Amino acid sequence: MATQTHTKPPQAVLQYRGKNFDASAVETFLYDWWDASGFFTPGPERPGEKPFVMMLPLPNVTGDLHLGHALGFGGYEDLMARWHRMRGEPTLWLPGSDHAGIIAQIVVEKELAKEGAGRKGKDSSPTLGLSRAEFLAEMWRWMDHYKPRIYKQLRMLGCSLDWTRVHFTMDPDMQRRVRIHFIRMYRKGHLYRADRIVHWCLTCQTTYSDLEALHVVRTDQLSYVRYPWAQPMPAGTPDVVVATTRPETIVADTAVAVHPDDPRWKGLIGREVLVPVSERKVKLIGDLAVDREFGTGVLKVTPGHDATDFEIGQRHGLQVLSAIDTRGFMTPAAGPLAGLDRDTARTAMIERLKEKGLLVRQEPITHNVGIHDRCETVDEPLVMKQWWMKMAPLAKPAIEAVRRGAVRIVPKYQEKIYFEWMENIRDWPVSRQIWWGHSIPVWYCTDCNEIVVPDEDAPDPTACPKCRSTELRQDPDVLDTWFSSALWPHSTLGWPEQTPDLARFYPGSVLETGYDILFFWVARMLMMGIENMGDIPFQTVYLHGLVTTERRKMSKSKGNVVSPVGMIEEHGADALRYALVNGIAAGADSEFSEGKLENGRRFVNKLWNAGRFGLAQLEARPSALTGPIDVAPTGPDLTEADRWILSRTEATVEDLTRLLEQYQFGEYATALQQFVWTELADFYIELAKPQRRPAGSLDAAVRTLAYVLDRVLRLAHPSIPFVTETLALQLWAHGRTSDDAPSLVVSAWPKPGARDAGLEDRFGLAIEVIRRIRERRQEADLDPRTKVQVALGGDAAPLQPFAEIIASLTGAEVRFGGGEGAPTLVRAVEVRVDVPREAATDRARLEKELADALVLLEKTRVLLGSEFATKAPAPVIARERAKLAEREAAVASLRSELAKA
RNA sequence: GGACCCGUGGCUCAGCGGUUAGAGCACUCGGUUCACAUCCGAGGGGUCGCUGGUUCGAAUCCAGCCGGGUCCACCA
Repeated sequence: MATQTHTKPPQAVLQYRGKNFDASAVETFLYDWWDASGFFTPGPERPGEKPFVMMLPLPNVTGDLHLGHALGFGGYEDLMARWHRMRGEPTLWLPGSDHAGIIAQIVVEKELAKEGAGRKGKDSSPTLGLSRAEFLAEMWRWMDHYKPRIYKQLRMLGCSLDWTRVHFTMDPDMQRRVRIHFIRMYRKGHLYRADRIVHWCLTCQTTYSDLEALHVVRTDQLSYVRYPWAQPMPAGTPDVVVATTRPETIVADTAVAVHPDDPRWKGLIGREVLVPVSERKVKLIGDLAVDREFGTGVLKVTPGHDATDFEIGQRHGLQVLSAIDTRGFMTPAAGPLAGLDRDTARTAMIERLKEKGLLVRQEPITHNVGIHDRCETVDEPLVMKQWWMKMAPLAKPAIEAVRRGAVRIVPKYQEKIYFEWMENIRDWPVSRQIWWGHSIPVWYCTDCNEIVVPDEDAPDPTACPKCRSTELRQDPDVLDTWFSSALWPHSTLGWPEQTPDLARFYPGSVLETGYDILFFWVARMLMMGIENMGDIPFQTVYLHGLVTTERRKMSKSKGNVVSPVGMIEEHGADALRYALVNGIAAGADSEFSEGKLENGRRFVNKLWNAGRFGLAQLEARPSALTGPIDVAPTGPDLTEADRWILSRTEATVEDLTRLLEQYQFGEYATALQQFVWTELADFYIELAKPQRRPAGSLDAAVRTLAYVLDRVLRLAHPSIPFVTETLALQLWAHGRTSDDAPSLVVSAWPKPGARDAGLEDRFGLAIEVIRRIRERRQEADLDPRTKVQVALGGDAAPLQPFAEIIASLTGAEVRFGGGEGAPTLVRAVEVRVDVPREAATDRARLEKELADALVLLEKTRVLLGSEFATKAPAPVIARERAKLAEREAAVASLRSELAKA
């Protein structure tokens, strides 16, 4: 990357030699160096380039990272960003944080309470004393404290974010963009102001949207209350009895409703009853929303305090009475209950009903109750004037974009959930009655009630354009925090100006986040991106699963949130990042466990030590390196083992590249570990040790090690950047690479080189033979230092070149052909391990092997004798036939041995 | 109430139509401390939730049921 001004790598990293990898010794040095060197900033635009662009799912500014963030940011997103960057794509991963509206306000209010201040004029405030302007000044003061804090945590995770482009949703320029967006949406008629029933939080003193309402199961008293007929009725007319959990709202009833087809009530619809206590006459109406099965089949209709009832009320033109105010106290409209809080009012109402003989009975009921997701206060539905966004027209093209494949959701089944929600989308209440947030660019004229919305980039209005009055009052509300984050993919790049960044980086490539904010954020970004840009904001949505504890989603309210910060400090970011991703399928939830973290730590350490071994060999023979490290070594001095690990390395390059292309990050991590630990460390490094090398091949081992390490470090870097970079810098100090990369961050992702599939297969057979010999030794309970004779017979010719390797790894003397003792079979190879065994035991083992072999042979025979032989695909049949031959040979061999025994 | 996901060895998870179903942890046994206060080697352990169906062939596809989870929803 041409223009980057990288400095020399930190000495502390170059010199770090710990026997066990101590991440804390290198992490901060490396991150600061990467950042300062500009590695995370895309270089200048090149013609024909295909940039990789991702937006960080902006964390709440006052929040702490939790494991879900560690999984998303560190596990998947940084992995993708680093991988694409290494593939040569100019990569922009844009960081930022969300002002988090009500959450941040609550956090800071608590801080201020400690200092003895708070919001003025709100009774719910911890303390009094601050004007709105003073309070906002305090908010900004606290932002200076929280912003570096959350950004520091992102850096700890190793996220390769472009900090030169960091944004905060409340930055002045972002406020301007939000204001322009609001004005445009208003002029287009997408935003409107209306009296509707909304969720109201008595604690937070604000409205909130359906998405922010949670439901919990609770047991309450269900009271059956009789509403006397308002006029004399014929004998035998049933009593009107409603069942309610909220008797205090009876005073705001403006109808009672039954199902229009309910035979019990059919003829009575239109008659009137008396609302208990308030003695008001209301009609019995018929509405389809009524459930005939529930209670008595009669519903009390309270449009002012229940969402269903509000809708019924609208259909029937019912009056809306508000009996509860925004602080939860009964209003004058509540008559005798006026002034009581809602809980006291409930008890009082029950007492009055009892006195009047209208309380029929009470019984416990278990039902769902809505609560505010931020504070868990029980929802108080109220009718209020709010700003709403009309969603259906915006949803349409966003649905279409996914349907026609312009936007792809991974895993695919999440698309169904997306469609389901988008097709039934409801209007979005966007105003909030708090102070911290984007203000609404709307003024109301005190004199003529005109609504004044200024032009884009116009100053705040000072006079009413209609009546010239200067008595203008700005809407005191602020916008839902998701209103600004919905614009994130284009607002951060400069919209509405046609900036170079916007032209170059919009639309983005991938949006990675947890599936739990699909609606909150992803869907809204799609809608606003299409609306404002005329184009989708990203091509792929990758949704990861939840990190659970005891099978449950982590959430603050459950108190089961685990912090990754301590884990990073203790085990290193690499270990954590790797542990979270390893072995987890796309989109699957995963239970966090210490065991995973431990495995991650050990894997990182394993790689570190494999690297240390390689470096030590290189230091011992510095002249061995003749060309660039990353050019595959050749030459007659390469051993079979060298050529094998080289071929396996290329195979691993192929596999891992494919897995990443398919978003199979869990499999990528597992395959990486398999290769590094088993093939590289347990087999190759053992064979690369000088004491095991044939004379004259020591340099070849060094060259091979250096090359394989270089490949592996590149392959592993996207997931475990710190340990790989530490090793790469030290490795590259010994010689150059063909890409001359100053850092793995900006090095080239390997392209697979030539493989020798035949060699891989033959070496694989040798490994199987080695394992069988070890097994026989173990069975025989031999002292490990004892040399044994091993004779390889049958079809052992392919193993000739590996005789030394087999001998070296099993402590055996290997001969071909002949040999004493009964064989054990590995594919078509007869392995005779000459161990002192009694004939009887030996015979028993042969008999068991034969029995097993016969079972397998029979299985294959039956299969090939069935319809399989005519209906299965040819290659599958061919494989089975080959197996048949192998198994027949095995049986024959065992039989002849048994005859001799 | 609806939708979706999951149910595979003691634990955490892969595999999602074709060899004797894999990995890590845990467990048993045997070594080692010469890259790895560790590591190496070997082993035991699974009727792939249940019941049907489709198929030459099902852990894998379909249906129903049971259990767990998540989301959506106006049952008072």
